[in-house]
Amino acid sequence: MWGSWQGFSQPLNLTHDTLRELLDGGQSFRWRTVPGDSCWQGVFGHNLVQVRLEGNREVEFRIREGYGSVREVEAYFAINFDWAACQDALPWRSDPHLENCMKAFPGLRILRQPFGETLFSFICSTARQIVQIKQCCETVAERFGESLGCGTHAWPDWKVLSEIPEKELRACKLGYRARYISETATILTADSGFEKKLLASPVRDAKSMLMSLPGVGAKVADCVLLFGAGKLEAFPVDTWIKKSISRVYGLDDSNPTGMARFGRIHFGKAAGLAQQFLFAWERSQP
DNA sequence: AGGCAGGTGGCCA
DNA sequence: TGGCCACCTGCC
Repeated sequence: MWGSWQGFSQPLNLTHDTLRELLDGGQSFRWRTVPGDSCWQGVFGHNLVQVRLEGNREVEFRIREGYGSVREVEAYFAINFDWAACQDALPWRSDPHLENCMKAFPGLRILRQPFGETLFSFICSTARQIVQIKQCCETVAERFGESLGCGTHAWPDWKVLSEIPEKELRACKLGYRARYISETATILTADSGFEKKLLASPVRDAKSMLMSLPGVGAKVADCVLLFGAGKLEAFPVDTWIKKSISRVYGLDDSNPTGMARFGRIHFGKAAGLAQQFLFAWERSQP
């Protein structure tokens, strides 16, 4: 049984394009459209949630009874954060391309996803496309995660994953990433304070902590910091951002480190939000 | 039918 | 540091 549809305590007004980009644009890999219902259904933590857009463009959600809470859903959508001020602080006044991107996806924000599953999904993301990343997240959850009803499953935590033979993970379409997942699971299960320590650390230190894990390089670390740890200054440089930055700002696309430095300086403390706008625009180009 | 994909780690100059 | 290549596997 589903709870009733409701709006957020701070209304979230988005276009269909922005909502799609928010839920299915590469921040999270666990949302899908529900065939007859014209809404999105997603899983995070032990929440099973549906989201839809009303005529006035206000986002509404409902929670599967027994599987989630309003508090967690609002935390996930980062409702209690001043996104308007954050957007306004970006250098769009002096950067016409950024301004275009922001106009194309008005209201786009950064989800605040649970740390563990964010790390997991971005370790799975290397050298793959979104469809495949979604598939392996789905498969691992189906096989090892708790059932939440409607055929959905929660992400199994690191402890559960640490006990699964690498071979079985490989069978979940993980490929060579299975070893990374296995080893990371062992490390994080042994170090129960990792997440707490990371959240309390400045970005630079938090990034080093992440990069000490197998399968986590600069790009994956930045994604985890941005989408799963609330560090908005993290600036992931992937192939899309490389394209964008080299074409628009004239930087050498063979130097991702330089691009990350540029991003941090040019876009400021919410560089990660700017990144998301550029990313969304770039991907929407034919 | 094969190359390639939202990278990383390891090795070499 | 900077450049190259193997690594799995499924999709276009």
